Amino acid sequence: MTNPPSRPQSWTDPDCRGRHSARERVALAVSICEGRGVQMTELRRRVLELLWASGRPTGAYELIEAVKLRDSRPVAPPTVYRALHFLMAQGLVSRIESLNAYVPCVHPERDHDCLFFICSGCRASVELEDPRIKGLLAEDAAVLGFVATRRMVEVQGTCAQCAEAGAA
Amino acid sequence: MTNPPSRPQSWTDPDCRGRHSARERVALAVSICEGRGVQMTELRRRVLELLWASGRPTGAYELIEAVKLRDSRPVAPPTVYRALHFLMAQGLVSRIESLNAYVPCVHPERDHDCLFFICSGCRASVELEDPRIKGLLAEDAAVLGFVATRRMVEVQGTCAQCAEAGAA
DNA sequence: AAACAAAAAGATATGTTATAACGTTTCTTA
DNA sequence: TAAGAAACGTTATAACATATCTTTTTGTTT
Repeated sequence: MTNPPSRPQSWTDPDCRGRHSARERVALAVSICEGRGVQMTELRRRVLELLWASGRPTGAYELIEAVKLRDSRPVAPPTVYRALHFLMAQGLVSRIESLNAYVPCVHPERDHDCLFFICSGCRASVELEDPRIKGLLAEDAAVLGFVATRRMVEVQGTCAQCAEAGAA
Repeated sequence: MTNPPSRPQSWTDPDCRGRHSARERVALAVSICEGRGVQMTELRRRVLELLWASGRPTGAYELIEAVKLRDSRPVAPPTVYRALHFLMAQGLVSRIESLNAYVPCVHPERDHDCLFFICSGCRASVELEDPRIKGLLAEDAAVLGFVATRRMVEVQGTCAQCAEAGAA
């Protein structure tokens, strides 16, 4: 799980002035779990920490390697997948379908539908909320008589920095 | 590649009155390829036909089995994947990321961004266009200075028929 | 038609992502 | 402390996708 070149971590919500330190976000996740009476175990916290540390969408097998490195012990795929399922169920992590990769949620305390902008250059992603899109999807669903349970909106392209740098 | 229970094929664009017969759609695809000077080979046409015949999003390995059955000969994964890549490049097929599956495009003659509603009950999908969503995504991208190249919008849930039938 | 080049397809192996199935540990609580 | 639940470990395998190299087909040029 190599880190990206030194540039701001790009899943910072542009609406947010403050940076979200990994420590701060993990602490928030812990308190959310306490409030819900669910267990933020050592492994689950480790996976969440590693996702925050990674700085970009991270695959499950990268996380397996990262846990091995960090804790000097082997971890099998189901172990990490279970942790990811838990974190997703708690709204602390999202899966990016088009990358088969996982990102920590910037605002787990808000109930939100994520919208991801994914840069092909630096491989970072930006998480956004846009209630208008949720509204249009609800409208279209209503026309079809479709009851929506999960929305995935992922836009691939080139972020401002990479565009400026002339990268792909 | 078992067909779904007898119900209308659900990727019919609701804006369209007419049904899209597989024959008609494949013929359209052939003429599009002719017009572009690219080769709609036997294999590529077969894969497209099978996708239309399937009636729901279909995995690459299901297609491999289907080609074997139909043509009584073994087909290796790269063969089918190459055909799928070609068909996607020509806008004749779309990939549904959240299912790792492929669907034929209802309106390959129009340049469109697809929006998929995917039923967890019958596993069918409905393809829709909504330029307003494309517009909002463009707006959000502009705010980020992000240059979009591909948009994926996938909504999972329950279609009208399955909801009525009380299915999941 | 022969030679050539380019495109497509075949064949083998392997890489990548995810889960099934079953056993063990740990913690709670009655 | 026995029973039960939740988390985690372990092994195997399923499901999805591509790299690489070879052969065949097809279209073009001489």
